[in-house]
Amino acid sequence: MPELPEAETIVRALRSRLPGARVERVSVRHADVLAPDLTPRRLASRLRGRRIEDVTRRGKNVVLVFEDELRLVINLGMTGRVVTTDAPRAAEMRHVAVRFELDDGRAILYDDIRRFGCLDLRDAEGWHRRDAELGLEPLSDAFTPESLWALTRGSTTPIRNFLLDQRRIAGVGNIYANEALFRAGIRPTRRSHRVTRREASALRDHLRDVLQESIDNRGTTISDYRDAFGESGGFVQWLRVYDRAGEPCVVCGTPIRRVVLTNRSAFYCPVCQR
DNA sequence: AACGCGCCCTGTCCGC
DNA sequence: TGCGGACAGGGCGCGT
Repeated sequence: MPELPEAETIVRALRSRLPGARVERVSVRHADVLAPDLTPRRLASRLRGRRIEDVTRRGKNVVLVFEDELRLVINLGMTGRVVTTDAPRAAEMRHVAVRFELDDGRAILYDDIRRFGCLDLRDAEGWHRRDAELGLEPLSDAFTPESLWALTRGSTTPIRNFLLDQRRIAGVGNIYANEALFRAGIRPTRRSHRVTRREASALRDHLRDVLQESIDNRGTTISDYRDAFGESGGFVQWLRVYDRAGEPCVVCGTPIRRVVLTNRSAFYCPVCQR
């Protein structure tokens, strides 16, 4: 569920409220959200007494940076939420998997209805390895028209699938992949290496635009996404194709189509996207 | 070895 | 009203 804009919205709120606080106690209610080699006991013992220094994002991951370069890396999966208990909406979290009690009386809740999310603990070296597995940050200077063109040329998979691969570009999920392809006039089923240089350049620009616009609207809530205050995002009203099968294209009026690519829906206008 | 598929899990919605 | 099936912002491990 949460893609880059949703993770970024959460990170911005946490960054202004968490640094300086210390973890006093960790309680794990659903151990299946922990990384395979991470036990509840080890998570608790390594975080107990540690101070939060910063909160950052990499791709769709929310990263709590502790003293001594220790990082709690949170992948939200489809329904993961990170909410602090001082938010009025915190009481609505009914699927809390992990609770981090802080020394200031607050707690951080990791809530996850479907429990597809994953919490991992990484030291400096372990984080370096994880970071290297992830692709370009689409909002960074390194994500240039040339860099996207170079990547698309080397792949035969449909461009929608290409955009979802976190090893190439980190942070794009199904909503923003479909929205950016609509804006760029490229059909989701097009093989990546058939995307022209000019189209790759437009796709790069539109991807950055749609991600930034969504961040400005605090992300997209279809049903489950909530920010760090437990509030919904406001970008859903600006979606042009995602989840709009049968509705008229905002440009030409043709009904939007839905197709399934590797078990996931893709949405497009058959006239505007070639 | 890049790519597609099935699966993890809970909740909601739709047709019968 | 109940029941079964399809579907949902993701990602891993497996086969080919």
